[in-house]
Amino acid sequence: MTMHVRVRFAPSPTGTLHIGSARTALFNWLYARHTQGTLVLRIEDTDQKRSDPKFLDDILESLRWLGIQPDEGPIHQSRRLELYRAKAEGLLKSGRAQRQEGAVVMPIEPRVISFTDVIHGRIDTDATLLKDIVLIKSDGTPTYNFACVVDDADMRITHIIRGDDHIANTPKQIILYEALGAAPPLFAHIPLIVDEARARLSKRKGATSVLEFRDEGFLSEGIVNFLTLLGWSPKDNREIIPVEETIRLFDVKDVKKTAAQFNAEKLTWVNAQQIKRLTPERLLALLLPRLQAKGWVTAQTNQAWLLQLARVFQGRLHTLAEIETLADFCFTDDFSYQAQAVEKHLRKNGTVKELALLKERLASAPAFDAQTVETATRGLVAELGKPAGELIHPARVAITGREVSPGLFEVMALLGRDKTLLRLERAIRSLT
RNA sequence: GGCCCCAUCGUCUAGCCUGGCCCAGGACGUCAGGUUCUCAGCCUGAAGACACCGGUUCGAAUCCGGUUGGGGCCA
Repeated sequence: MTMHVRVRFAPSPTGTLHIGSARTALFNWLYARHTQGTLVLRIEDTDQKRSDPKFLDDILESLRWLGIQPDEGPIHQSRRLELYRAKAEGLLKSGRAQRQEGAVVMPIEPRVISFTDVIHGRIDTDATLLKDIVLIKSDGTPTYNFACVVDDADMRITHIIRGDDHIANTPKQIILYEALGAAPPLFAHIPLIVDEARARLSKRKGATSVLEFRDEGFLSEGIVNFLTLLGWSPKDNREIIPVEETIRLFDVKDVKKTAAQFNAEKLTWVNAQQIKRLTPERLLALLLPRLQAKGWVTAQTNQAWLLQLARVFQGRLHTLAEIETLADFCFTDDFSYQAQAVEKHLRKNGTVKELALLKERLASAPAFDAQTVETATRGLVAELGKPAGELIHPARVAITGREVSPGLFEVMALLGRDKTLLRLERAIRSLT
């Protein structure tokens, strides 16, 4: 008979959900799922001045988007003030605590406080170095440490998985557990994520909040996979891991002790890998809001065609947002031609004539799938006796306006015969 | 400043507990080559680390001590 694991994630709604906090939430969730335990979401909003409902919304939405579903909660500390006062009152009555200038304070006896951290091992603290513990402030609100311990005891939390910036709080909290007559849970202090300068991850460089990453086109799978690899590893050199597999393998005790640096390039790579693993249907569903926002897609847009588009771009996207800059020519004829591309590939002797020949071939091609179009084009290339690129590159510029695009034949097939011929014609006319 | 935590390629990590299989493996990034119509992708290869000093041991990335460096909490 093993103990039923109960863990909690306890954010303060004083800011958006930070990527570092998201990782703490993720590790709690992974451990809960791994052990078939329970994840409690607790909102630490006793500081009414700094708490804001809009941040609570952000946190809830971030967790939902990441797929981190709490089993219980959210439970708001601000609605439990009576409980903290009652517990403090009890400590006052038993003589463990005393009133000082309106606050309730608990003195600390000189001794050594020890606990065994799941990740760090045994940590001893000389309690004479600690100051008396304030339980209830003079304004009647509980301190962080007191509310936290009262709740963790009340909610029967068995494992506290949190950032290792809380190590210093732990001895005080252990004293509080004892005073409250509760057994302390197990503590697992996970290292913080730091930024490129090895400092605490800050807002300065790029995105730090979960929803910002979402808006920049990262998949929740990408963020989760990347965060999973920060401080934990499956030990078999795998990098791209489905979350179900992580749940199967994850154990907090395997989390590394060292702070991990956030690395945007690796995140981008992981994200691209996750995009490649999406079904085209799912990729399209994720792309759709962006395409709609651009005004490129309406309810009338052909679904099969959109699916084809998703397939064409799937292997090239690092983020969903890239579709906005890569695919404009697929949705509108009103795209701009890159001057440099025109100069390099279209303004050459013979180009007009060759494009005209290509147009004829494509007009009479028996079908317009990528295969057929390629056969027709290469047939012409062979007759002209030139390197394939000398026809393909000008055609690409004529059709997409740019030097870089997905494979030309895929693009032609995607656009269809009419548009392809029209754009070739347009280029020919502008050159003569 | 006091106390605490940490220390493997530029970065994420495997190995460390249970010393020899490690002149240290993988991944991102970088560089070179290959593949394709461009780019991306994919494939191959290269450079690249056990912070330092001492101890224990036949033998240390692995154990112990110190130093240095980074981070955290409190002030």
